[in-house]
Amino acid sequence: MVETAIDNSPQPIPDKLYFRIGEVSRLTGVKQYVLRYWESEFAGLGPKKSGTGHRLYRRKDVELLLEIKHLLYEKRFTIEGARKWLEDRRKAPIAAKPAPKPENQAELFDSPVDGIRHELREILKLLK
DNA sequence: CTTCTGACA
DNA sequence: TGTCAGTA
Repeated sequence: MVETAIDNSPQPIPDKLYFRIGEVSRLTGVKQYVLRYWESEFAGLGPKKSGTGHRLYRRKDVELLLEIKHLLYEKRFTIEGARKWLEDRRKAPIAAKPAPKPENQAELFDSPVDGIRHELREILKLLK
């Protein structure tokens, strides 16, 4: 069984200046349409566009993508939760102890996966 | 051939 | 989140 899908193994980021979405997808193991979707959810993800509108990702973009992927898939954060986490981390770069802000706690550990929400919406529509 | 947007599931 | 069309 030759799995041709997409391997999620940590790939070394090539020493190039720009990457196309297809390459970024293979490098990060994240589907192309998901990469485009995340752009609409995370400020800070704004790949330059070539003259013909093609996305041009830089190393930083790929690294941020890997981080978001980890927060969403490994830690099972919500888009909102991941956003907060990244925001708070921006303010406190390598702070010793990111004093837990009680206000964010709820969102940080807000768990429902967005994909599940979508499925629930579909099911509810079928039940109407 | 690859990526892009928009529409729809 | 996943797929498709028509395109640049």
